[in-house]
Amino acid sequence: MRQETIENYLKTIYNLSSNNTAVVNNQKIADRLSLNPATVTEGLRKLHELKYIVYEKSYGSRLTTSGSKLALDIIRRHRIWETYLAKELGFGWDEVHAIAEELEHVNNVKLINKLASILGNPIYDPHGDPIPDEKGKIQKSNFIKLSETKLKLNYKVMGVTDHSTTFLKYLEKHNLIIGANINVKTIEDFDNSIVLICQKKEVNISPKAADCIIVQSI
Amino acid sequence: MRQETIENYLKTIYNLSSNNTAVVNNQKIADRLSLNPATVTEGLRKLHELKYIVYEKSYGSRLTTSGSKLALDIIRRHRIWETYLAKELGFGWDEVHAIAEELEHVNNVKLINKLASILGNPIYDPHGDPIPDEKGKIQKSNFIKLSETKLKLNYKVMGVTDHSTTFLKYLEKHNLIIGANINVKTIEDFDNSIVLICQKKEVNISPKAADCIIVQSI
DNA sequence: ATTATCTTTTTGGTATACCAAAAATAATGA
DNA sequence: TCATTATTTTTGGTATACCAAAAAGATAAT
Ligand SMILES: [Mn+2]
Ligand SMILES: [Mn+2]
Ligand SMILES: [Mn+2]
Ligand SMILES: [Mn+2]
Repeated sequence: MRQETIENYLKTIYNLSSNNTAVVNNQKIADRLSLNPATVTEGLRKLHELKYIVYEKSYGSRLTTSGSKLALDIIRRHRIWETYLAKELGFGWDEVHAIAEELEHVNNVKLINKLASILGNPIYDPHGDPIPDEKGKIQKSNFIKLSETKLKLNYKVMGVTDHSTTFLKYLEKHNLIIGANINVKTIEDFDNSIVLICQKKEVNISPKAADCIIVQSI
Repeated sequence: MRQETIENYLKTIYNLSSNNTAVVNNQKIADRLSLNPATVTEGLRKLHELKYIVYEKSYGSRLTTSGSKLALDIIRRHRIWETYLAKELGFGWDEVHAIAEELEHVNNVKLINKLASILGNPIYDPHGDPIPDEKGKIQKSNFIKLSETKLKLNYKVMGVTDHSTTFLKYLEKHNLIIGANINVKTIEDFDNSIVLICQKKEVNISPKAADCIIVQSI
C-alpha cells in the first residue's frame, strides 16, 4: 500500500472517531476521501493486515496503537504546516488547509520540529484545532459547539470544524474569527438559528453553521 | 500518468540534456530514476503522447516547449526549497536535496514565490545551481569544472554537480565550500589528480571529485 | 415479524506503474 | 565487413489503487 494512501486513511479514521475511542463506519471514510465504498472495504482490509487498525467486518474500524501513532504524526505535520503557512508565510486561514494536505506527506521529523520551534511550539492551529506534540500528546479542552450554547451567556470563538474557503470567508465577513468575543442573544424556537452579538453587531447564524463553530464559555 | 511521475521524468531529461539542446538517451534516464529500461521506454512513449517530449524511437528524447516549461518549474521549486531549507531553516547543504525531492512536487505558485521573495529572489541554490525565475529564465554563467582548470591560476568555488552527503561532507572537511578561493598548484601527469591550495592548506583532489566541482576564474 | 432502507461486501473489471527476459536495433571495433 | 557489445523495444506478467453493479448483511420502521 502506498504510504500516502495509508496516511490519508489513518488521518481520516482518527478525525472521524473524535476522541479516538469510537468505532468508525465505512461510509463516512468513503465520503471524506471521495472514494467508492468498495474501495474503502478493500483499503480497510489491507490496513488491518498491516496492523494499523482493527477492522471488524460489517461493524467498523478503530486504530491500533501503531495506527494511532501514525495518525497523530500526520495530523501534527498537517497542523504545523497550516500554522507555519498562516503565521510565517502570510496565507489566510481559508487557504492553508489545501496546501497542508500536500505538505503533510513530506515525512521529515527534523523539518517539522524546526517549523514548530520557529512558531514557539504552538498548541493550536489557525482553525483552533490542537496540535499533537512530538510524542503524539494532545492538549484536551472543554470547548463546545456554538449550537450547544445557552442564552444570554458570553463566549469566545476557539475554532471551526469546517475548513472550506466559503465557510471561513463567511465567518471573516462577520468578524467571527478565532478569539472573538460573542454574546448569545436569542435562539429561534422555529429553526434553532442563533442570533448573537459580535463586535456590537448582530449576526444571525444558521444551525448548520453554528455546528461548525467551537466556543468556550467566558 | 501520475503528475509526480511526469515531473520526475521531465526534470531528469532537462538535467541530462544540460543546455536543453542535446538529445537524451534512455539508459541515463533509467539510471537516474532507478528504473528498468523497459519502464523508461513506456514512460517516454506516454510523455510523447502528452506532448511533453519529442521521442524518436531508438534515438532519444528532447523536451518540447511545454515540457521544458514544466521541467523548469519543478527545478525552480526544488532549488527554492533547497535554498529556503538551508538559509531559513538551518539545514546543511548536504541535507537539503533529499527533502527538496519531496517538497518539489507540492505545486503552489504563491507558496514558491513567497519563499523566493523571503529569500530575496536568489539566483543560485546552496549547490551553486541557478534558480529559474517565475518565467523559467535561467542565469547563464561561464563556470568551468575544476578538472578543466589550468596550473597556477586562481579560482573561486561556485558550485558542485554531486549532491550526495558523502561528497559534500568531504568537501566541507577541506573547506571547499561555495565562495572559497583556491589556487591550482600542480596537476599530476600520472592520474590527473589536482593539488590545490585552499585557505593556506594543500588539498589533493581526485579527478573524479574535480569533475564535480564548479569554479570560476578570478 | 416482516418489509423497506441503509450499509457493506463481493465480483468483475480498468488504469497506472513497474519489472524480467527475450527479441530487435544500433554502435563499435577488429 | 562482420561479429561483438551495448542499447532499446517487445512481450508477458505483477502489484496497487481505484470503480460500478450485484449480492449479502444490518438497521429501522411499521
Ligand atoms: Mn486542515
Ligand atoms: Mn486546521
Ligand atoms: Mn538537489
Ligand atoms: Mn541544488
